[in-house]
Amino acid sequence: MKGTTTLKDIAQRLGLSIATVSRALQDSYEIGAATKKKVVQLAKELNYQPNPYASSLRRRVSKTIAVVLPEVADSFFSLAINGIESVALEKGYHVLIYLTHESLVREKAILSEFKSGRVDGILISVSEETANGSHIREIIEAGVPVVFFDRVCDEVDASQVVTNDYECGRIAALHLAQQGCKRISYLCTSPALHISKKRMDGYREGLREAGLPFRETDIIVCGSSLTENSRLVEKILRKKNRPDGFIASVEKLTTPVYLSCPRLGLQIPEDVKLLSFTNLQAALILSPPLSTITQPAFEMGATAASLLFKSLDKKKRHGYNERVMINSVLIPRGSTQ
Amino acid sequence: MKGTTTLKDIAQRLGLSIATVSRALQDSYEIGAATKKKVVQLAKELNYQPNPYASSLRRRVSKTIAVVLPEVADSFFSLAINGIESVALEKGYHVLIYLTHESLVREKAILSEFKSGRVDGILISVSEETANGSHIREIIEAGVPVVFFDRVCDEVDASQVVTNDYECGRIAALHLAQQGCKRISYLCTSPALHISKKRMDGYREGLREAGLPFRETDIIVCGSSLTENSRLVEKILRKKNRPDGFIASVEKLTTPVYLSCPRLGLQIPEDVKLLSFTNLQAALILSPPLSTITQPAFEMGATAASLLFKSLDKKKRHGYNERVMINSVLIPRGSTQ
DNA sequence: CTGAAAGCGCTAACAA
DNA sequence: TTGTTAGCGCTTTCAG
Repeated sequence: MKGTTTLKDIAQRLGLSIATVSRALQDSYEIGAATKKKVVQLAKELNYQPNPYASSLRRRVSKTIAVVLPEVADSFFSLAINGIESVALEKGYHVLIYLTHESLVREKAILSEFKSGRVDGILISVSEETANGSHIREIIEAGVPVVFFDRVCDEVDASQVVTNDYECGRIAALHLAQQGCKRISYLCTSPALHISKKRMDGYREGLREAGLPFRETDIIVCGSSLTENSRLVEKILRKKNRPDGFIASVEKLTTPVYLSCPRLGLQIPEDVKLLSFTNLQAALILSPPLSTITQPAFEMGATAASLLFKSLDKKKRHGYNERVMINSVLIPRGSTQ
Repeated sequence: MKGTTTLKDIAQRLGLSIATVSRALQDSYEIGAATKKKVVQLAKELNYQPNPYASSLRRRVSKTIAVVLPEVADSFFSLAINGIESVALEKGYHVLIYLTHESLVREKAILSEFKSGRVDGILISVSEETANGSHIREIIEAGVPVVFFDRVCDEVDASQVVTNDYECGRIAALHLAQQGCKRISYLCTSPALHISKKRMDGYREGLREAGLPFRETDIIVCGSSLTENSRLVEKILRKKNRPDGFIASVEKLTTPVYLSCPRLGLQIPEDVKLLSFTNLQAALILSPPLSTITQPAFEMGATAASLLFKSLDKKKRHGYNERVMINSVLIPRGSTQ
């Protein structure tokens, strides 16, 4: 942004007005073919790049979207980013990325900035602390379309892309029951989270259908550190009425189970079975290979972005929105026999 | 960006000039405490958010940086993004993310856009196709500071943050040799890549020090699909002079080895040892647990960002740059006995 | 087909 | 301490 060439430079060099140059570069129909060619050529020669901020200011659009995520910790969000980026690129949009680190305060701070017109739309997966969506509604009311993906805020009227969390919770429980589990424990990090609740509800329903009792104490709320979580899992496995099956509702809760079992002389899947929500390729090479519920992470990201662009195109903003569900799949492997 | 309040609105409501309001909000020393208070309060009330693009246009800075990555595929880049974001946030900068998908054409297209002033600085990890850095040099000459991280382009004079790839390649070979390997194969995806070459050079040196011969045929260039790579590894393991040790210079090349060995009745680490460059937590729970060379991904991202902000602060742009190396660590586990 | 002119919202000289 | 004015680079009426 130093010796940058501007429209003015081109205009002067060619003895044209700035307006003409601008129009020529936009391939406006009302410009002579001859001048158009001249302009385009000189622009290329001088390596002209329009100043995006001047243009945004004038046009009142930024050609930029924001992606607001809790973290880029697990494989789900990594893949989702790829999906989002691929469609943004295609549409000629730029992608700003923000991490909330699961903090509502941060999420609010980030979103409040968007009333300024920095972005034309927002993709968000809410933090675990986000219970009410007033800060999100505010943004929508300010005219910036929002699309939720994965972690939604149901009370807010906006487009969303989710996966069948309830159904997967149910399937998970049923699958384990079918494999002979009598006591299935559910590992999660933040039970308040919408998707976590869905999965848990599904899990309860699955237990019911399988004729197994639900016990409050089988819901294990884990923390963030690996050692902490391992200790927790070991404690449970030492009980006399220990579970014989685990559902890890979050990728990172897989590790503590694989770590704890051998320490206590327990075998997977003979003594303890495990089924995890994860997209890790490494599931294949764990031993035994990990049974997973794999989310369509890339597709969810891409679909969310498409939905956002749809509402940007149509300027339908207020009112029109879509709710899409893309199914996850259960892939049974050795960890559930 | 509809009913957005502007400086003008505040000025009118308060009977002040726009300039005064602007200065008051910037806490300028030349504004009376009384008016300052009035202005700030009304701004808060009206939920005023300055238009960033107007401000960028005028000030000629965007408070935005670009992060250009090959992909968000492996754990390294995920962690690096977290590192970058954390320091950008602290400095009040916004982060645009771009993926090259290992394509030089894309990388060029992305970078050429940055001559327009969209970003104040760039963090980049180059694509595997990037051999010469002319497109990057162009950007730097246009006055936009660039910091390389991990995958650098040595011929370009810019700040960079790398890890000790050469040394790690060497250590890797020595470690395997020490554990008894006689024939160590090196798995990589793109041998042209700078860091890949460094690691490979280190590997050769390691072999030499260990008194093992280097064989061109022990360098295995893999592709991107898992099945393809597994077939490749199996083919090698079927040879009569098969390797008894592998170095996976890329995270995703771990899987084919873990997959192929049991298929051929080979045991890790008894028959085949494996050491991988990876940051995956799952290394802990593979069986046997995977020996790794773990890169300081978060720190590298954070350091690169710090370096960038340093050159932004000091406007030292041209000329002043720093080269930082942060060491990776070898963590021996079961896969190398 | 082309040009003149206004203005997007903000900042920063220069006045007062 | 505050206001006036010019202008960042671009788009877009409105004239010609």
